Amino acid sequence: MELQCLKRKKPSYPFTQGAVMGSASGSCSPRGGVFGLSPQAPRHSCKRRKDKLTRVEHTLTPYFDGHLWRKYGQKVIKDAPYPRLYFRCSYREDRHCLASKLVQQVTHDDPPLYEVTYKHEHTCNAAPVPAPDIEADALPTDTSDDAALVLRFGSSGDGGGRNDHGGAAMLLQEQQQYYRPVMHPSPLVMINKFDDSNISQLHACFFPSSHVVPPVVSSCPPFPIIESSPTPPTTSWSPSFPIIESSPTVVPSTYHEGDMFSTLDWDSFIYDLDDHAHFSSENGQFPGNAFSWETSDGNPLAHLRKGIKAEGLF
DNA sequence: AAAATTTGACCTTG
DNA sequence: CAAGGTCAAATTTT
Repeated sequence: MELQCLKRKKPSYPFTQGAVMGSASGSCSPRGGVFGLSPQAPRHSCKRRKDKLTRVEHTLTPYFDGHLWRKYGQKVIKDAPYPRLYFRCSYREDRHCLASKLVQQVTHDDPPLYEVTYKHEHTCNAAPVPAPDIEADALPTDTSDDAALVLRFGSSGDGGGRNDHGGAAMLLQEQQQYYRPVMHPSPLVMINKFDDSNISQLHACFFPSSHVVPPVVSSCPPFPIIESSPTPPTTSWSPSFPIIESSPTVVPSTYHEGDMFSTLDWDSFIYDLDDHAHFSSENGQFPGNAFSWETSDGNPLAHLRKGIKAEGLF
């Protein structure tokens, strides 16, 4: 941004709570759904109370706590290496919800640790969006220019069974704004297609493995969902990359902790992305023309062919 | 066009 | 007065 507001009206204080322009739609469900990647328990959770209405957590996933937030400010804090970000509930006006939170990065680890200070409980009755149990979701009915495909290799969350198509897009949105994914093999990948003029591109978001906490039980549709999707309308995105090989392996619809990888045979699941995917990564291109995923014990998970690089998003 | 974010100004607190 | 918190116009994104 080049131009700054040089002059502004003197606001009438005390503040009139709000006038934040445009709130989230009045729809009952939080739009899309913020990904709560591990809402069960923030890693390194360390709670302390400042007062009844405040609690502090330390987490790796400060933006995905199951609620929808609207950023309203950012401030450089004296002697702090990172700015403090101010958020309030997106339903502040709609539902007079006073919940707010402060997010401040506290370490520059990889991934970094954040301190999140919550103030007030949510009174918006917006159900917290469960963990990213975005199942493989090709959004076949999405007629917008954007479409997202989430390939869900593992499972996570509370098994709420949501199938919120907005969620995938939301995820990317959140991702783009907040995440600096590290390039670890991870059981979750999201491929998003968008139109950049006439050029279609695919973006993939790779989640730090540490962000994907093996869940309890979660349901997953058989993979690949692309194949089971009804014929997409021509106006929407159909995967432009053909599945040139796909294992007919029966994939269980329910995974249990500990077996979610071993039950899948991703080695035979190959996409041909040759002419369609342009990924970039701060780490550079993956060696060779293939990108494969492995579980921590070396078993193949997924195999994406041909010059795919992971999109680190920044 | 509408929604969301950015960012300096302005306010409160100590 | 300094530091932190919030506002809201401008800007960006969808």
